[in-house]
Amino acid sequence: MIRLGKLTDYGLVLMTHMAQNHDRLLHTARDLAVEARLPLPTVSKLLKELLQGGLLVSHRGLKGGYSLARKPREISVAKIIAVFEGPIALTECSTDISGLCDLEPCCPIKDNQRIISQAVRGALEKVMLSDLSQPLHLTTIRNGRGNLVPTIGFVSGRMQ
Amino acid sequence: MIRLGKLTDYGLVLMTHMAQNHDRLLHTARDLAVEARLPLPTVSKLLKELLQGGLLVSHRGLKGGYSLARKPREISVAKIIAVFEGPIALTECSTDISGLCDLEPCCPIKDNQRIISQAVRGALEKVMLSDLSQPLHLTTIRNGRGNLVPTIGFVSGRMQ
DNA sequence: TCAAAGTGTACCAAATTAGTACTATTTCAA
DNA sequence: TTGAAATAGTACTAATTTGGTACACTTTGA
Repeated sequence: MIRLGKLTDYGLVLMTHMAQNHDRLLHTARDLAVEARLPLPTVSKLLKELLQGGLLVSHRGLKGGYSLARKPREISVAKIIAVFEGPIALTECSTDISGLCDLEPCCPIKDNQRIISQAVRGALEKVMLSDLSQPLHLTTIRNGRGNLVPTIGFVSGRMQ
Repeated sequence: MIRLGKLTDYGLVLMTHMAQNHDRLLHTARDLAVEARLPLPTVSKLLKELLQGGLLVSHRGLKGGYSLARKPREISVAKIIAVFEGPIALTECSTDISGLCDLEPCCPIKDNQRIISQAVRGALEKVMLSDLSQPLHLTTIRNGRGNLVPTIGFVSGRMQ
């Protein structure tokens, strides 16, 4: 399994929840913790990171809380994941930071690792928060206009 | 960073190396260790797993060794990764094994997690070992016929 | 029959991650 | 003006996962 941290998953849950209830102006950490059935300290920590990542805006003090910085359809899953996991790449080789891999000077597949990572990144940048917030019980693919369309059965390997 | 284990990365290196030299009939663990600059016990372990995954065939005894079970263009990166990481999914929720997540009974985004994982899986199934074995120094995208074509500059988010 | 190769199991150490506790700061409203 | 409710920041601990190694066994060809 390509690993996504538990916390990242929780983050997606929180963001989805806020997108589903974005009529509510502010969400407190306490409310979100209850609604998402997660421990408050954890939720608090997650919201903080999402704030620092620019995906949320906060209002401090009494009657404070968090809200989405942009519309759900303008926030990609890739962005949310990047907040918790850093730039999307499958190995250190594929980031722009060098010197992390012993094999680097003569690594035979460095350039190709970038291609792989780019493929994954591209896929995740196409799925928006708005796609997650309206539960789809059918498999979906994205059509030529960039919209998700429900599909019966199994989605093919090729996304277009 | 979406995490791919070091061992998986090494596995990709080994497979790539074998693809690049598939004129040689057999590769011993010892030779591969030297050529890939990795410790022998590790290489041994990796080859064993690739064998069990059906990606290699082995010949035991003196003059033994490993070779690719199929042609490089018939082995996807997704398959190689799956050997080491299990079925490609970003969270446990997106696999077919249930009961792994506390939120499961009422998880608000379970179905959508599957969509995300499917997008990633689709992207990785499109990159074949043969694409990795011929070093490409330009960014590439896959064209309508399913071949990788070199591209100057940055590949767009959309792969087709 | 011996040496060189793969096969299988088990284990340890290191790194990462998840989770919690505690304190400081901000803001509204009584 | 003061207290309560909320966010913001830091630091620590425990648990899990991962990487790596060791060792005994099996197979096979010269």
